[in-house]
Amino acid sequence: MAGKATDQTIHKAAWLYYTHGMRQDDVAKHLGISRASIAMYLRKAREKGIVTISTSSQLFSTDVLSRELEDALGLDAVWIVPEDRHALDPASEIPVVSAAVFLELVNSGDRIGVAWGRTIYHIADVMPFADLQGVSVMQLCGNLGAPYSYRPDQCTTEIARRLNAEGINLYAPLVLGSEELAQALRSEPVIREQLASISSCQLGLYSVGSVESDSHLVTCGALEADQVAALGRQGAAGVIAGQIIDADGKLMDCTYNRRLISADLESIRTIPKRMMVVEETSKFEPLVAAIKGGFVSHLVVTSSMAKNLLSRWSGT
Amino acid sequence: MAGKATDQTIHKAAWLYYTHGMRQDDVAKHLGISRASIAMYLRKAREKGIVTISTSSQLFSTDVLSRELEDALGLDAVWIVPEDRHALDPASEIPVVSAAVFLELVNSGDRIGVAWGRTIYHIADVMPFADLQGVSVMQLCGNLGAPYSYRPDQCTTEIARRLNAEGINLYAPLVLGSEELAQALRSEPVIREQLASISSCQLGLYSVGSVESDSHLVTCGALEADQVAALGRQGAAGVIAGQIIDADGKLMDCTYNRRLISADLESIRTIPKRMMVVEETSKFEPLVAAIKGGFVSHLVVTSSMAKNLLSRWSGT
DNA sequence: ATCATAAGTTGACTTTTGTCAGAGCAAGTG
DNA sequence: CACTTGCTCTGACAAAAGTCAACTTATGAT
Repeated sequence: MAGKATDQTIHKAAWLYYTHGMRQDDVAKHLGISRASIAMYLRKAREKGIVTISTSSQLFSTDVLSRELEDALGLDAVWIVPEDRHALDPASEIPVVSAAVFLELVNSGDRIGVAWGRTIYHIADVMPFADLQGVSVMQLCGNLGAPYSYRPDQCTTEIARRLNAEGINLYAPLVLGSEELAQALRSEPVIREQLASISSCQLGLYSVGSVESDSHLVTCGALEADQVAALGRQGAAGVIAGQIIDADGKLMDCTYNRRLISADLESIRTIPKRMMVVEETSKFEPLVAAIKGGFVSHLVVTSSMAKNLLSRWSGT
Repeated sequence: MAGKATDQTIHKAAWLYYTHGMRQDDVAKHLGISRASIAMYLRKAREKGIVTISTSSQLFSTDVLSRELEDALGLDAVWIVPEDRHALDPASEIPVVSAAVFLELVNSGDRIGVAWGRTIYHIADVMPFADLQGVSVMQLCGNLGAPYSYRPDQCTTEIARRLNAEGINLYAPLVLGSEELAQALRSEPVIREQLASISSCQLGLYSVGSVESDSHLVTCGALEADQVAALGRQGAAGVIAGQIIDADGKLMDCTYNRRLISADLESIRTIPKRMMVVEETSKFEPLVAAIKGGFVSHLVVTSSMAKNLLSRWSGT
């Protein structure tokens, strides 16, 4: 008997094994196939999100520090990844925690906005598989060919694939040659509608970029190093969904920002759950700007970053 | 080293094992305890809902029959438990499917109303453990000492325990001796507020009772067999949260109904997700009444019941 | 202080599960 | 039609997980 393993059979195997607690052996007998096949079916079931195994991310939010940060910065929830030597490498732990937190924040039927960057890509890479009903994942900003292949559309697509959700890509470049062209493209119905629908998202996921010469904007070719430096002197503090913000989290008034196709910052602020993830300690100032700008309601950071944030806020 | 196994440690073990995919052996080394303890921690983690393993209940809703029923009866979703001889015993399968479906319908932060009955108790009994944030489970109707110990408060409490949610019990009897007393008790602030808050539930879970001499109302002592028979002659068709409804799903105008402490039927109809579970084929007419009365948006039934429903609706 | 009790821990043992190479089958291709 | 390709199936073995009885450590009562 070597018929094609129908999806139905996989479902049934998963049901008997996980929900009824049967042994693989019994499941095999029940379905009349070999146990080895059952083991394979079960792996597929996990990969397809037919069964979901999720661990509560409470572990990272029970800290006193988390509560203090929430109170001090007025955030809805904070998860802190410890950096003591007994803990795992925070560089790999931050995306894993973020993915778990993200999954807990999603409800079926939600519309989710996802931005782009190395951090987001890392998260997508470790996102558990799930079978969410009626969820759509949309791109918050235009596309950009990136050297390390962290393309905005890839982030969206990969997360959508893992969640078994609909991936909605924004088929436009992030940066255009002139303000006029950007303006024209933004008013294209397809693009306009998509950008407009961002404000109806229930959840947003993004990191914040830094305004240094090693910024993604530079390595991806969106800006030259000297341009970034100049913007920095004018008060640029961070990057949200491709857009440059100042120390107060306001959109900078500069040519570059006007050449972009990306989610309106006001729309992003409208999203009820705005989840921000920061891996690098060097992104402290950009993060402060993002928080001041109201882009953060749920935050995942390292413990050292958390301490820095707290002292900044109690200092001011 | 035999210190108390802190919750923190269990969390950490679960995190390393389930989220990071470590072996029990490695987790044991990482935490400096024996593997046997890890195995025990993991079981506790599952029981406490720190890890949640859930199987998609799609298997039971992919049927053509499900779609047909949804369309014909105007329901949001239908799950059908098959009765062929290759399948498991539907008597034990219905509660298991219902529990899985229920868990999929709950979102964190929800308020849930739960009624009472053998079916609901069976569901509570096989409900998986989960760690839902900010969920409260409340009783839809007053209490009643039941012979098989399916007490309303037990249903609520058990489901709340499994979900790690807050259980809100209604500290009042279901049936009182006189209309006046019932009236008086209903206007007590504590009771009144609780009954009022039912309309703000996002999800309700209940079965429907039959109006036969073997009805729960009789076995629990709420009514005498001849009273039930009399009500039946007057057009009683079913029981929802202790209240007797007629064939159109309207509240019967009878003394018994006025002696009750239970959720207002109008409040129940307000709940967006009204999940109805029916085990016994004999409850066909009560179910029809409940559907006509608008008490059902999500339905779990056996395939034979589904077929009966469909032919009734296409016949009318 | 001492004992009893309950809960946590451990190593050894058993059962269950993951995996792999080889075989078999179906569908698509030149 | 023969051939390739890409699956799934199987049986056997290795690895991992579950279980249990005995032991250890806290806790609380006498």
